[in-house]
Amino acid sequence: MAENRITIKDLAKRMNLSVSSISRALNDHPSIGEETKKRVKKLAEELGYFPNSVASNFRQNRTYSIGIIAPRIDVYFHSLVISGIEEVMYKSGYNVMIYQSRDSLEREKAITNILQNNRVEGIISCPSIETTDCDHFCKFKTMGIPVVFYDRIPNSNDFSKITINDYEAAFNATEHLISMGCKRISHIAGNQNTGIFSERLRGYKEALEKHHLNVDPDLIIYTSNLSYEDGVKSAQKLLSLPQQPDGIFCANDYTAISAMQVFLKANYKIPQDIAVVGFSNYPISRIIEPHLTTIDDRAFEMGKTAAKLLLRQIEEKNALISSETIVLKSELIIRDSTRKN
Amino acid sequence: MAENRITIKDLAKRMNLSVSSISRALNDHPSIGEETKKRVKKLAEELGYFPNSVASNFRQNRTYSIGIIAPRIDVYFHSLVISGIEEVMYKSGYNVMIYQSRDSLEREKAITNILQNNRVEGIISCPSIETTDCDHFCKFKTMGIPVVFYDRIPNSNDFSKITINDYEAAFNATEHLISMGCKRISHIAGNQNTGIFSERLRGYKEALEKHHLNVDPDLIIYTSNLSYEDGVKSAQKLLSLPQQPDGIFCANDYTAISAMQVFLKANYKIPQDIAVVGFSNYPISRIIEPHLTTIDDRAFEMGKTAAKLLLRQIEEKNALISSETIVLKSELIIRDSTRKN
DNA sequence: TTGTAAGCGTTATCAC
DNA sequence: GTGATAACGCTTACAA
Repeated sequence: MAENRITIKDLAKRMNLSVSSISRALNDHPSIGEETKKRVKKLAEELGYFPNSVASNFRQNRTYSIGIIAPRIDVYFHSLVISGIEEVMYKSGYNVMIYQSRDSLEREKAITNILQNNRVEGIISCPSIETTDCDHFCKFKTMGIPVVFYDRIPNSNDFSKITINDYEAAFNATEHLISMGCKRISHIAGNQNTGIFSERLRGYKEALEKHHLNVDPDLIIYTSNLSYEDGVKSAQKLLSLPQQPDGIFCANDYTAISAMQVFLKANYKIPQDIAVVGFSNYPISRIIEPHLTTIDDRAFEMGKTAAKLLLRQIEEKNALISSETIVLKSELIIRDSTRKN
Repeated sequence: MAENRITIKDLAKRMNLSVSSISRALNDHPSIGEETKKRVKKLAEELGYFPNSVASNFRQNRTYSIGIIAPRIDVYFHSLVISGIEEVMYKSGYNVMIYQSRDSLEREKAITNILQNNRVEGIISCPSIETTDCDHFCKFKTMGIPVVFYDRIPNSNDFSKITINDYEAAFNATEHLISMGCKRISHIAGNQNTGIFSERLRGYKEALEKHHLNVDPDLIIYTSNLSYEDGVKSAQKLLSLPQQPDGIFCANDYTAISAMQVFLKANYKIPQDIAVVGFSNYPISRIIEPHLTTIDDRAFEMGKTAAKLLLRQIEEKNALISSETIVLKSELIIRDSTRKN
């Protein structure tokens, strides 16, 4: 165990300088002569000195660390958001500590305590499905530690939030189906306790209303997870109706794809007999046949935006942290699953 | 800014006790009376005290943090590995700091320095595509900081590694195609500078040899990325051969899927005319039609195993760190793309 | 331009 | 059982 723990003290002794001079030399403090700086750095190099960020940060009462709490890392959407966060934080010299709540409120609470004890300077989180109030995040607010929520954002106005224009996206997607000639449009909906999914339902409904189309409750299928299997079941329900829809707007891509497959197997033509729109623009949507029309949810951008907002709030710490909401504009990506020409 | 920075000093003053007693009480040190402990904890609670892990860790010369360096987070395989690592580390009370090399050697080197300065206690990494030697990881070895590599593992014997049995998996996959009656089997290969991909090619070749089938260089298509587009191009090349293959073993799922689509469009029947095997068991493989036979690469397990190995090495720090290689057994998952009955 | 010394919050050592 | 004190490695007034 070649313990290689050279400290500035060691450098100081070797050079007959004080530790403060060494510290200043290494940090390019203006009051140190160029000559001395060079010599100090050279010796540091030779002895294999490397700074102890932990000690330095501790002294300065900083950590240059932020925490992410996501339900899971291995969901493509979250992995993209995290990637965006890492990208921005890396360039700004911050460390990113990562935690999965696995959709457990209890675990989420425990993680907030860990982050508090570890003195992270900010937090980016998509709350767990079980999270109804954000009391366990309030401590950060009162300590001046900024928190930014994304995706599943709480109702509270106390925190900053990044989201996309779910309502508008759903509205546009539904209008797109209408413009393709669809008259009986179904919606496969997500958990209505989650804001983004109720917004998508609302957008769907209001687009129908705007175009004087009947909002038929039989055509709205509620699912809990929006899993692939949920999509299969939903499509089967639609197939068993006395009159089938001629268009489906799905709250995510997985259900859209499984619905497409169910209808294809039942010898429906897509998009001629039934047009399908998904949500998220997962990679699979441009691989599956027919290619799926969907909405790009700007996940990577969301991560970058969240990170930049958080950094700004960390830097402005002396000012009172004001909560801010940023809405990213999603994009309808039209592909063969709705292209009727 | 309601600064809520209660320290054990504050508790000590309030209770007319020494800081050491407070520290001991909070840490359930045996030499403190139950009564005192209770009173200290109660006051701590009341004043909203929470421990400063940074200070505590600093004092103890520990960080309870490990670093991950992955090429990217938003590749499903890596996100699964990271998820597995987080799962194990969380349960063991370690923080996970995450970094993306984005396949840049320069960035990877910079990250190793950051991790060194931040005194992580261990590192798990999948080296960048540009990484040919691991010199920049040697400093950890000499400092007694364990490093575990996964997926793209270096040749060096100085580090611990987790991998799957790529050779065997490829061998079995190819034999599976042979057992289904395939005689002209193609391989869509990955970058041969990467060990896992050259192993997959080797497994393919040796399976053919074992069964006295000709290894036809025309049937081996080398790609750089194994991207979806690479798969399309590779399949087109195969289509243009005077004699087409009747089976393809692909080094990943994306190329397998695009190859399937190319052959389907050319009116080949899968698996009757041509059987296809992928590699990785990405979720899309059981969604795409026909469902893709593939090899599960145990990504989540790989993360958990890497984390457990790392923890063991951290805990054993006083002993000399011995490098260890763990090979996980992959699993051939047979689906309709090869099921000829 | 350089040095002295205090201190960040905690724990470990020794003493009582 | 409890207390005093030093120390972890570094930064930063303040002094010189």
